[in-house]
Amino acid sequence: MPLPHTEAPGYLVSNLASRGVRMTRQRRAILGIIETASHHLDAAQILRKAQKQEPEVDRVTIYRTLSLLKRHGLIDELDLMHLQGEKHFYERKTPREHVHMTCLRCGRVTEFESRLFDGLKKQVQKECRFQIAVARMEIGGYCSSCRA
Amino acid sequence: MPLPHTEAPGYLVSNLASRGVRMTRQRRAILGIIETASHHLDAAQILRKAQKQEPEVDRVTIYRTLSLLKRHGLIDELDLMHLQGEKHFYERKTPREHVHMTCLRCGRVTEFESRLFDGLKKQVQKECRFQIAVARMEIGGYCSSCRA
DNA sequence: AGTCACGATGCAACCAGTTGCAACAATGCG
DNA sequence: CGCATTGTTGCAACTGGTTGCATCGTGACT
Ligand SMILES: [Mn+2]
Ligand SMILES: [Mn+2]
Ligand SMILES: [Zn+2]
Ligand SMILES: [Zn+2]
Repeated sequence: MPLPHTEAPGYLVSNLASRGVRMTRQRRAILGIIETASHHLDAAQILRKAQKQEPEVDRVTIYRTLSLLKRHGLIDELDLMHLQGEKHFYERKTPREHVHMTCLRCGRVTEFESRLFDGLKKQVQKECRFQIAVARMEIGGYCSSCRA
Repeated sequence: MPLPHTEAPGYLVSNLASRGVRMTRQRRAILGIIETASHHLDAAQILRKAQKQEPEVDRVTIYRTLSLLKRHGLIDELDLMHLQGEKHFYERKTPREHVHMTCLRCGRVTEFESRLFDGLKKQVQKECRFQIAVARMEIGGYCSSCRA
């Protein structure tokens, strides 16, 4: 699950600041973590990392920052098949949208880009007259090394 | 969000029974509710309905029955964009797989069947050598009556 | 730099979902 | 039809996420 570092550093901070969102120490820390993350992180992981920088951050602030980012369409939220409890995972939104596959045996998460995914979105926009803000496709099953 | 009643009544009970799963009063009630539901239900709604039939059912039993059904691939779990909290919604799995669109303004949920969805699944199976057990596509945005 | 308004934070109380465990009951067998 | 086995249930304790509220601090304007 490699997330390429395509964006300029601090782009989440600048993006939000340019929309008039206030920047606090806590937010800067959280945004930095999400921006430079190399895998899909859950809220607890983000909290732990944030507290290394800003020991006073509360988990409430993590959740509130995550919904801020969701509201602004800057991150995607994933279930990854809720393989370990109900928690959700987060990744910054990139121009390359992709499908997530989670192996129900080994837990490995793989990403896959497809024309058909974009095509399906276009079809929904057109045929259902539905204006898409977020689209998420998640698959559970067995990866090539795990299936019998 | 109309769910057609295609299956024979009691098919969840028979299906599970034939796999050697024990049938209890509580389960019978819960399965009946899911089977005859006309919309996507969340755990709390299922609990309330079940308690009308079997006042003693505990919410734990609802959650355990839901994971049983998920394990056996008999229901699908949906986020519906987590529009109201973190809760999940459930629907019985039908032969007609569909995409779910949730309007972020009015909350309306619509379903859409598409060849491209099946095509995308086939592509994943083939190109990624990934054996699919569950596939879920969820879209958030603005329905035709809500967009400006 | 000093003031201010209002958005953001932390805390505590709350609610939804999970897990451990002892009591219970569905099913199969004598 | 009663008995034993073993899976299922309800309860209580717990964990993860949310909400209300008083306090705090950012960023705008002087
Ligand atoms: Mn979810
Ligand atoms: Mn549906
Ligand atoms: Zn695997
Ligand atoms: Zn709408």
